[in-house]
Amino acid sequence: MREEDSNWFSRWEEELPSQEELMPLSQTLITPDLAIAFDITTNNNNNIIIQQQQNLQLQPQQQQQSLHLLQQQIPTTPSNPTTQQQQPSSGDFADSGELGSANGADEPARTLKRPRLVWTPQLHKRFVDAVAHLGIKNAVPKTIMQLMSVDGLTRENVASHLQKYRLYLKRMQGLSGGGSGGGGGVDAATDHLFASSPVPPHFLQQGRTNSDHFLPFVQVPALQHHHQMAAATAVQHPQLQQPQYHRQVGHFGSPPNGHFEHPFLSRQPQQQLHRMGAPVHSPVAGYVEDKESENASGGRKVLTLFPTGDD
DNA sequence: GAAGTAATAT
DNA sequence: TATATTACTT
Repeated sequence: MREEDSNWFSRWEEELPSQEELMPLSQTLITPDLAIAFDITTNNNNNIIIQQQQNLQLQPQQQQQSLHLLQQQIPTTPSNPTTQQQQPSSGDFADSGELGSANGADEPARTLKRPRLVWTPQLHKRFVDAVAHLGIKNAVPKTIMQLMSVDGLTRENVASHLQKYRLYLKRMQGLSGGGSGGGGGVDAATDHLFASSPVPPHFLQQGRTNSDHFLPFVQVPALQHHHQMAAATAVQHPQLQQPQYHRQVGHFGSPPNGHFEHPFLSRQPQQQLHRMGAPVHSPVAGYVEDKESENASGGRKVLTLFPTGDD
């Protein structure tokens, strides 16, 4: 089966779009105004970098410690253990811009809650890629997170997603082996995301007791690009909702026959786990905090690490 | 402390 | 609903 795996791997990789084919979606999702308001910097490469004021100052050598930086995106507590509560401030959208800036209470950033992450198909694909590279055996939240190299992604994010993904795989296995009547049970609404990325064959092996063979995750073939994903944040205010913002995972829902392919898959550099190259743009992902306790109705923050822009 | 799982919360 | 968080176990 190793051959199959290998083939599978090389095949899907070939299908990945070239860098030129990737659309600069981020730029269409973040308006200049918003970018300014959030200190978001967008570069030519479709990367969105949130430059929050962090105490972590990037040092020249950071290029070699990206891995470390990734691990300590949320360093140890500041000197204000009591600042758990954010200052009510004006509660205006504008003051989101001063996240961690100005303000005597500076960066409660670490203690703040991150907006919930939206697992876009692209991001999920990256997740799957990472797991595929690591192999069942090594695919644990922490390593997956590192391999994904997504700015702002936390271990918890990955753990939560991984938990659900495993359940999904379990269901897939059950359905493929059992052969029980209805075969259409899998496409539950909750599986749409997972269905958007192919599941590596070896993920579904049932009797995988000792077959925890894993693909050498090191030599990620031709992937030598050097940008890392960055987190973009979108604050969804009841009134500021811009159409583009809140349709993250919105409508893949018109799949003609069930599955959709995304023309632009994230083909980021899976940098070697050993010493991730150092894409790290911002050690601390951008995330907006939620100052006004979210209204049950809508003021929700969403952290999207990947634009879906499927249209 | 990290990870896995289930349950629960938002 | 999707994701986060918590509690508990390993």
